[in-house]
Amino acid sequence: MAGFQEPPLKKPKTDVNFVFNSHLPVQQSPIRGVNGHFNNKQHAGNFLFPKGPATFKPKVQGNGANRNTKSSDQLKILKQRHALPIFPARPRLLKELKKNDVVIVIGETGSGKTTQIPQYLHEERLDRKGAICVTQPRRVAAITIAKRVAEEMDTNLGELVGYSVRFEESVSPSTKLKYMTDGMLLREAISDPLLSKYSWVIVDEAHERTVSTDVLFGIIKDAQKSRKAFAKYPLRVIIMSATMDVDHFSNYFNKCPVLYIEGRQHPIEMFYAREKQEDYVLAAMSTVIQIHKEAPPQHDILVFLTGQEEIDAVVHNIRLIAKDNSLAEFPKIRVHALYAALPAHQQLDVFRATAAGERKVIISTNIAETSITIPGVRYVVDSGRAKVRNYLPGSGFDVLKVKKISQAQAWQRTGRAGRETSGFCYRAYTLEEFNAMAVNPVPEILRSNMSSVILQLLAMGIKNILTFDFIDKPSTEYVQQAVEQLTLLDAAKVVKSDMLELTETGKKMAQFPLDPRYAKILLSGPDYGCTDEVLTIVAILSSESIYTNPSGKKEAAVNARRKFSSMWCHENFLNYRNLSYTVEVRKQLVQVCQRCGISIVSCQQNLDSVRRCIIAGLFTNVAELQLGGKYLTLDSRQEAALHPASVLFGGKPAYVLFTELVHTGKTYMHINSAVDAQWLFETAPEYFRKRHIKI
DNA sequence: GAGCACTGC
Repeated sequence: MAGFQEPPLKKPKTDVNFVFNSHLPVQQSPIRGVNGHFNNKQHAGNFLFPKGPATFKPKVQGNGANRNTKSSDQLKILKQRHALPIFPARPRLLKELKKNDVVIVIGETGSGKTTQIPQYLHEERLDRKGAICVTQPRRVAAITIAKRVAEEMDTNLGELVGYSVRFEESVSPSTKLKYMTDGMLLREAISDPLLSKYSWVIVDEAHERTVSTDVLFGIIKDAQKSRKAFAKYPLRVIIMSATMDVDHFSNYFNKCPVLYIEGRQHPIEMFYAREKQEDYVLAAMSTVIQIHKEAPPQHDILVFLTGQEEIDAVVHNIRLIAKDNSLAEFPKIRVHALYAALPAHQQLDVFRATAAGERKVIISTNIAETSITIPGVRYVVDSGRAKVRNYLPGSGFDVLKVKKISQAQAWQRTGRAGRETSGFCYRAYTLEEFNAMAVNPVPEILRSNMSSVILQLLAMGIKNILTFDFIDKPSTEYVQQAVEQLTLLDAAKVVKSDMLELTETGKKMAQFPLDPRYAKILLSGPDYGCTDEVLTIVAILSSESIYTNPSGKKEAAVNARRKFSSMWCHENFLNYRNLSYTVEVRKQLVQVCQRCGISIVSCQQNLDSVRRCIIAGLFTNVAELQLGGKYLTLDSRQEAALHPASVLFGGKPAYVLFTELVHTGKTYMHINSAVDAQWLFETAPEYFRKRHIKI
């Protein structure tokens, strides 16, 4: 089997091309953008090689908070900064950034664009009139990058460099570089649509196309225009992304320039299965064992699989295999499972350093792809079933399917080889399969319920949703459905053709970080005297599951939950992390209630009030029992069954309310409550008048 | 009698 030579001790030298306005064919194998589309177009471009780095010294240092103790560390950091692929491009980059209102920067993970560009802007004092905001799709990323940049600038976190994510903020009036989640910036835009605090907004990981980034694009364009119109200082914008088809982005931003930063610090050697694999789990396991037999100890292996159950099974099996005599001569194996639902202490286990003569094998969901980075991993095995993106620094891999190990010549090697390689990726599917994989997946915003987005846009003063400048326009049908829902909830009203306006209720609803239907439930709390109770319910509904489902203990968990007694909470399979998060959500909702003047009252165990209050937000989610014993939803008249996990399962209430429909084997109603027909009428008379419910 | 994972305010 090819390519199991020991990775080099020598640090790879980075080759850097900085290219202006050209599409660069960066690699010999097709490049796949994170969203799975190719960008291997060949264009003749202007290759602009920078003249040479090394002379630049930052004009502006940090506040020297730790100067006495850290000076040698600071030197080391400066060296590292200068070694980044982006560094030689600094002068040209700044020139273009000064010249253009919008610039797209394409760079691989590890190029340094996220940590360096904001610092370059600050060093040049281009943030004199307002702070630099850098958005990230994920909380952890915003926090960890801010910490790193604060360290590089030798300043305390929360001073010159800060971050802002939900429930956690570290900023001060002196903060100039602010890392935040894209959702957080959208929240800010409700009270300040011009984003007037900022002179620069940098949208990072734009290729991920989250709903928030897509909406931000439109907001940013609007803000740029308005700031021009009001003769305020301009808003400068940088869109940063991994390799992708940039034409769509560039066209959207008025044919703005595209800058490419090439050069990976840690090249990855790729292997593809030579033959199609029937059983990807088996293929992944056998690959692990094969690597294990050939790689030096302490070179750890990370395996991507799909789900918890599968992962637990593979962990179990590898532990069994590891005890086999035939492996006695090889390093000792330590196997870890890693997925989001795992208790925190078990997740932390993964970070324990590998001891001499030992090897760590981590079997993970794609959580290890973006949210958790494990040091020491030299080998990645990609089963092709988990959605894998940039795990090893500088790699650009994707969805795949792995290969049976037994044949030594079973791998096809692509990409750069040899000396510079700092990691290996084994893909359990063939190059042909890789090439055939989904191109251009549909952006999330085109698949989502639009009611939250529209409520937010209306709160920012955007009245015509149909003409809002989305980079990809959601279908008129989806927009209309959402508008209808907001109208039914009394959040918005049509003022004239296609023009909408928020009602007083809607203005309050927009303040809540919730689905509009849940916000409406809270607003109705005082009417039913049960704000206190619905706050708890809505907090739970809008958080991740507070339950745990350990494999092998399924039945015990189900039985424990059925008891529903005062003892129930104690050691009964509750997910501590999510439960704590839910408590935080509830606190935040209480604060928003107080700000909106919603009185927090309790109904003292009067559960009928609670159920009636829930109807106020979820009246479109009701199903009616039919003569044959099946349920039909009243909104879209589709057949739906009570989910077996529901406490109502087995019973036959005439009307049931649900939080969502889940289409699996059948259509199931999730999280139910029995409701009275009379209540439905009283709560939403216009809606139910048309629906002929029997009282 | 079920059954994917992850992310955000």
